[in-house]
Amino acid sequence: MPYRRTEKTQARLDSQRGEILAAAVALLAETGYAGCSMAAVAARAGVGTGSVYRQFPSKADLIVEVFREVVSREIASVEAAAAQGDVRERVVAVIETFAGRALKAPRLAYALLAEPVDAVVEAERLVFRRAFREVIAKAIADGVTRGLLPPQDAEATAAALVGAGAETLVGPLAGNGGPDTIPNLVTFTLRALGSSDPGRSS
Amino acid sequence: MPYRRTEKTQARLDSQRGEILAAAVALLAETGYAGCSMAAVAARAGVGTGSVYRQFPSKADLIVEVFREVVSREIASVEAAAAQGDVRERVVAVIETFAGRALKAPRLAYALLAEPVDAVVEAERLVFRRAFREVIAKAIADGVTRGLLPPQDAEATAAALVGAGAETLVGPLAGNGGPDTIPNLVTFTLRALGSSDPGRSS
DNA sequence: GTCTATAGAACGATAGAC
DNA sequence: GTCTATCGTTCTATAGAC
Repeated sequence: MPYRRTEKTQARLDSQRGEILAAAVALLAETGYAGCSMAAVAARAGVGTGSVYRQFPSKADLIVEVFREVVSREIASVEAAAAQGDVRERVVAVIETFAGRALKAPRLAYALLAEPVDAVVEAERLVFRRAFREVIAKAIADGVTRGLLPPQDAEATAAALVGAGAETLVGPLAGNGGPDTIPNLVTFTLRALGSSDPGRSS
Repeated sequence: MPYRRTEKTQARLDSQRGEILAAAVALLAETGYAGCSMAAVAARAGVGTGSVYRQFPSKADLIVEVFREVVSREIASVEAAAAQGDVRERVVAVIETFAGRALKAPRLAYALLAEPVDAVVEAERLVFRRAFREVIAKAIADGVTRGLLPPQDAEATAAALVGAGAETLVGPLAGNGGPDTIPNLVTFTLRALGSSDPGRSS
């Protein structure tokens, strides 16, 4: 009788895959890509390196999946933040969520935004930024339609805001994130949108 | 009598170094890092690969020097653009110069801003962006002092503007740089500065 | 009994220390 | 320039599912 993978076995494999991913995510958040050696991931997940390779054909595949996993969390947070309120509130919520999370988990944010990675992961980075851009562009387009913002190319403004956020945060992530980092970014954003009242952080 | 490098020999070596650098710069502008193999650079410069290695200990050293060479040109252009006029004019000139040059030499701009490179060159990229930031921050600080701009952290705003510019341009560099790319960016910038009149591109 | 999944050693490449 | 440590990856022996 030929061997047939049973449902139970399949479930165990699936859960093992999840554990490996979780271990890799944790390592990424703690030590960046440097700490994500296959051996370290395997050890953290409590499996052998061979088992990691059963689930992921190569390290690049594993890392790309880890990246997607973490990014989808970030996108989800930001989308939730953008769900309600007027244009200003939505955009401010997006910025504060994005930046707040980054400053709370600087090592992870650095890995997502700026740490040198190979070209495959770099491509995922573009997807990441594009997703953020879309969330912001939607809010802006909405604001323009309702006459709350001056006419503008929503995609272009959104792209610029994503770049501004990333650039602003990379410095602080390396060390000193002054307490004004986020308020500064929010003020900048509101002005850039052409929102009539830039608002104050106090 | 020991061998002594004559002045003439030294001069020839220096000029050869310049030719190799020029060849590498040209290749970088045409084909990015991919085209910058040591062999291709040597061929373009009309020397043997051995001569390239005589001048540069490793490919990384060569590339870093090429990067610095190109970047210093960009910085110089931008500094020249920022030399005169009021705050608005200066900042607009910086953005238009930066973006205009990028759109005219997209392959090179992509290599400078976004193409995946190894960590050593990535470090140079930070230097590059920091230099841009300083030029802009100076103009902003000046504007704030003169009361032409609302109070703000000039460094933070400048960082955000550099990020906005880079992000805005990376998309177009990959393909379609619409004719509105630069005006959009200028409008965005002026609004973000809090300049009372955002200005129009028409 | 047959075949699979697993752990971990072994291998070649490469980067960093000295 | 040499050497060592470490990395990603492959291989193999074993335990266990079928």
